[in-house]
Amino acid sequence: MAEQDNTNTNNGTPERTDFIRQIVIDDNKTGKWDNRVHTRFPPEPNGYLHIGHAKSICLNFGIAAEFGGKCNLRFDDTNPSKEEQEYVDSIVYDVKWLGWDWQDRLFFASGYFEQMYQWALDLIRKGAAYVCDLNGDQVREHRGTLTQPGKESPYRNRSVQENLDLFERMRKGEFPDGSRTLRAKIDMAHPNLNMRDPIMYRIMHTSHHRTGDAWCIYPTYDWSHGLEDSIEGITHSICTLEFENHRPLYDWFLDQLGIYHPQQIEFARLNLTYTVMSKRKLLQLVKDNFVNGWDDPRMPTISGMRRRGFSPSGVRSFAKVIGVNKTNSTVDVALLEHCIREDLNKSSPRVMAVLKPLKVVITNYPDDQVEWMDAVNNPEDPSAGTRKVPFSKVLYIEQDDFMENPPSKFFRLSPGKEVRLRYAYFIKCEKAVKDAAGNIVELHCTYDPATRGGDSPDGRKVKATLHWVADSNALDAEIRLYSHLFTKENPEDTPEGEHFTTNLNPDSLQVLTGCKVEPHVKETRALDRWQFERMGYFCTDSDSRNGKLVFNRTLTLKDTWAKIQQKG
RNA sequence: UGGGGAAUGGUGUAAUGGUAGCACGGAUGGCUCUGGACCAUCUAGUUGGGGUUCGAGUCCCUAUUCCCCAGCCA
Repeated sequence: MAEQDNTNTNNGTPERTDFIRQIVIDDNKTGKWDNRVHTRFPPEPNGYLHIGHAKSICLNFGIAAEFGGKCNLRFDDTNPSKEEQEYVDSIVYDVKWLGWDWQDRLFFASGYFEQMYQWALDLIRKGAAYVCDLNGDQVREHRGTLTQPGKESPYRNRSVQENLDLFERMRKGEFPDGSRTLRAKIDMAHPNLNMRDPIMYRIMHTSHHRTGDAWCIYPTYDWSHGLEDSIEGITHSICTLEFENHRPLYDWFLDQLGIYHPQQIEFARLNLTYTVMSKRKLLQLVKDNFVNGWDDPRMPTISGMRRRGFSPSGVRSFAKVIGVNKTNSTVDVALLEHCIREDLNKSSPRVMAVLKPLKVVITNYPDDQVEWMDAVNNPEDPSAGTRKVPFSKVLYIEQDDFMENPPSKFFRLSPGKEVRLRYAYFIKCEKAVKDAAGNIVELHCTYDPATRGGDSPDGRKVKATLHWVADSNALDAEIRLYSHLFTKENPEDTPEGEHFTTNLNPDSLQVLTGCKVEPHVKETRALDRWQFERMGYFCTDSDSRNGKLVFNRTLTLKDTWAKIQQKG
């Protein structure tokens, strides 16, 4: 794996106990599972993983790690019409990137199709399942409503022999799609609609990304999921809240079969402010080109966060801090950003880059001289060492770091004022040079040679320290600035009849060109993470080429000055 | 109006009948060669109404609000 920081230290005892970990602790106390703890993460390969999946992944793999158990990666690939190998590959990559290891336990529901078929035969022989000739519309009509019981299918009481024969012929491919199903015989008047003779198999003459054309009947989620868990010896089958209504069915199938019976436990899925989380909506953002693919750095997908520059350990720390419960909630994206900043602050090498350059000429500095100044790579981590940064007569500072007529709280450069250039010299602004239109195009400054390295021997203080890049050896770069994809905390909050896409933030991507970066990053490769001092955390983009560097802004630093400005 | 769930500061989450705590956010101050980081202080909460108890966020009753379910999706 390319990531060096993807090992997690999530083993030993749990640091916090949510209600699920409490169940595991209690089970270990009573010996319910012979002190085994075995979970699984069971994605359907029909889309890319997102931050909500990361919560589930960290929960399942985290619990296994903390309790000395195991966690399987299992693809729930029971519907070939929606699933693709591309998604399988991306999911495998993403879970690994997050830092988790399933060892040799990579499984596919499709690997169990024959066993599931045999168990279906068992239920038919017991008189607990039957082949139904109703079509989709008819099944719906027979199901009844929330308040009214359903009607029994006219095919409900076929003989075992006839059912066996018909089911075998379903498998052989004698019937067209949708013409017949295998159904569990439970109770058409059950108050839980899931128990009204649910479908176990449907006919689909569709190639499967793993089993090809071996099957033309495919098991439904309700029928297959508990079987998959049972086969793998799962102890705690953790899923999201919407499956709570399905638990009676999960239990019913396993009880009817009399096989090993894991415990299903449901928790609330993650919602985040300023983004959407449903696979359907994310797919639409991609398909309708509102973003540039699944890994667009504005997407809440794991691949998007990776490209944006989020670290696996930062995402894991977020998963830990949000906790787990059964309450529907929406986490403030600021909490995610906090976790990422906290992690990046410790790990990111610092470097200087000027996003919006303003040319500065140091009038009293020798014309062709270049000095290499010592700079600290990471003040949070002495082992990161130091580097040399070139200083020359012509250099660049941030346009925002100069004001001709500054307000009192502006500490940076203005005419007649003195500031420090980080790791270099104190400079004083003598003159702002303007073009015909009155725009400031360059600054003439003088430096104090006695302040070399950044300190004044006479004890003179300066209010601000600016980052800068010398014209000599400077690298040109494109820098992409990102902000929230939506303008509203809740993108679903739309006027009557309008779509969530009307809340898309038109300024979520801003591309800057002609940015200047110090030569230290010349050899940078995609996914390298940096802190550009005073500007934020950045990540080298995969579009980056030698000679044409591209960086994504992961997050800004906390910006006190911006707050002061906002207050007016 | 059937069934299944859930309600603790602005947000997320603890407290397992015994001082309502932590984190984010916000505010204020300190420090600083990043207006970063760090440190300190402050801010603000048990959905409503009854009841049991020496004592209730927790137990009981009741009301209210929100979420999920009528795919041959998962």
